[in-house]
Amino acid sequence: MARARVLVVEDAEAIRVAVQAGLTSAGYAVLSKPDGQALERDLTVFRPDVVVLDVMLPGRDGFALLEVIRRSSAAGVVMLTARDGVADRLHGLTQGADDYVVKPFVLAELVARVGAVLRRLRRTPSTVQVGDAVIDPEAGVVLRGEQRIELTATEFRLLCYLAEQRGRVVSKTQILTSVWGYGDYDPNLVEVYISALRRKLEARGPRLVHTVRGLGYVLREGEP
Amino acid sequence: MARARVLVVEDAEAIRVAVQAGLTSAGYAVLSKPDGQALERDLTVFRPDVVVLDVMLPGRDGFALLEVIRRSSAAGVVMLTARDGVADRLHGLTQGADDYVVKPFVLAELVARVGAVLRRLRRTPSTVQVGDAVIDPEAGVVLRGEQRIELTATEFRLLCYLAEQRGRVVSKTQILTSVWGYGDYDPNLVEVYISALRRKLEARGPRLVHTVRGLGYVLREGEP
DNA sequence: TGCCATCCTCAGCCATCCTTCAGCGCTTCT
DNA sequence: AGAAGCGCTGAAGGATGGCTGAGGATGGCA
Repeated sequence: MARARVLVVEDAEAIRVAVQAGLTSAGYAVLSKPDGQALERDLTVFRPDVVVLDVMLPGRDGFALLEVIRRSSAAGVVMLTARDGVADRLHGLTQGADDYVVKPFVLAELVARVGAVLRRLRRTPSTVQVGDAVIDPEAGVVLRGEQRIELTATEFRLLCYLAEQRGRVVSKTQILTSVWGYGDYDPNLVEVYISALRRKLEARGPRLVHTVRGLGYVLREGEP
Repeated sequence: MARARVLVVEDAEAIRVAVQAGLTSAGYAVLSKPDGQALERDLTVFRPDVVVLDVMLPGRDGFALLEVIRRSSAAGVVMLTARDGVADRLHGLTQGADDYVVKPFVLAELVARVGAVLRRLRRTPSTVQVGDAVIDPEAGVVLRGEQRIELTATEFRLLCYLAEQRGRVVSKTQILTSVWGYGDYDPNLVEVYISALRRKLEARGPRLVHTVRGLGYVLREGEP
C-alpha cells in the first residue's frame, strides 16, 4: 500500500522529532527539515502530499514559504503557530493554509489534521517505499534517503516491477516476461540488470534487492 | 463571479442572526435555519457551497446532518461546537468536516474560515510556476523571470500540457494524443516541438523540460 | 494574389543504452 | 575433494532513441 508523504519544516528540534515520530507511526513517509532553505528542492524531489509548516522560522518565515508551496506544488499545508492571537490565525487561513494547529498541541490532533487534509485533497499517493528508498513510477523518480538515483529506462522498469511485488520472491522468468515482454530472452539479462541496479541503488545504503538462490529476487529492507 | 451560498443551521437565535449578518455583509448569499428538518430540501434547492453547522441541535445532531450533507452534496462544512474537548474536535474532523469553530467565537474568524473553506474547494490555481517560469493558460502568457516568452499556438499548448502534468513523466504518445488529438502522428513531431520550446524557454535560464530517455519528458526545475 | 508565419516531414548525426559473451567465485551435490 | 550448477560482473558490438537543420505544405491576412 502506498504511503502519503509529509514534509515537516520546524526549527525546534524537540518538536520536529516528536512530530516526525508521530507521523511516521501513523504510517506516513516523513521528511523533516529545520528550515525552508531547500524547500523548492524538497517540493520537487520529495513531492510531499502535505507540508507541516512552522510559522516562526529562521530566514524566510512560514507565510513566505506558504506562498512558495502554493505556486509550485499542489501539496496541502498545515501550519504550526505558537502565537495564539486571532489575528495570526486569520492570517494563516487567509493566506491559504489548509489548516493550522496552535502550539502547544496534542500530537494526536496534528496527526488527525494531516489525515483530514489528505482526505480532503483525495490524494492517492502512487509511490512505493522500501526502507529509505522511495520509488515513484509516475514521476519517474527514485530516491535513496534524500538523494536522487539516476536509472536507465529498463533499470527503472525492473525496479518498478520489483516494487510492485515487494516482499515477494519473483523468478527470473517472471521478471523477463513482465519487464521485457514475451520473447526469447536469456535469464542472464536479468542478472546483468540486477547487477546494474544494485550498483546504483545500493551505492550508499544497505542491500534492498536480495537474491534467493534457485528462486529469484526480492525487494525488501533488512535480512534476506 | 457569482456569490457563494452559505447555509447556516443553528438553533440559538442570537447566534444565528449574528452569523447571518456577518456572512451577508461579507458578501455571501445566506440562508439560515434553526434545525436540520428540511436539510435535504435545502441542499437540493438552495445548493449551498458551504454549510455552517451547529453540533448541538434539536432532533438530529450535527454529526448526523454532516453525513447527510456528505452523501447528497459537494458542499464544504464548518462545524460550530460549544464543547471544547479534543475528543469532539477530533470527532468532527474525522467525520469529515472541513473545519470547525469553537464557541464562543469571534465573528470575523468564522467568516474567515468560511472563506478559507471556499477557497480550498475552489483551489484551481490559474497559473503554474516552475522554477522562475510562470505559465498562465487562460491568459496565454508565459514568463521567464521578468521576461515574456513568445510562443506559437502549438508550442503553447504543448507547454500547458506539460505544466498540467508537471513533475510527472509523460510519454510522446500521451503528448501526441493530448496536444495533437487522435490521428496518426510521428513521435518525432513531439521532439521537434520540444526542441523549439526549449530554444525559446531556456534561452536564458536552466533547463526546465527534461528528457527521460525511453520514457518521455517532464517539466520540473532542478536535476533531470 | 502574394507574403509571411506556422506547421509538419524528412534525414543525418550523436550519445546512450541494450544485449551478448566470457570468465570468475561461491554453493551444492556426488 | 572434485564436479556441476548458479549467480555476478566487466567489456564490446550493434541497435535505438533523441536532437536538429532544412524544406515543402498550409492557412491567415493585406
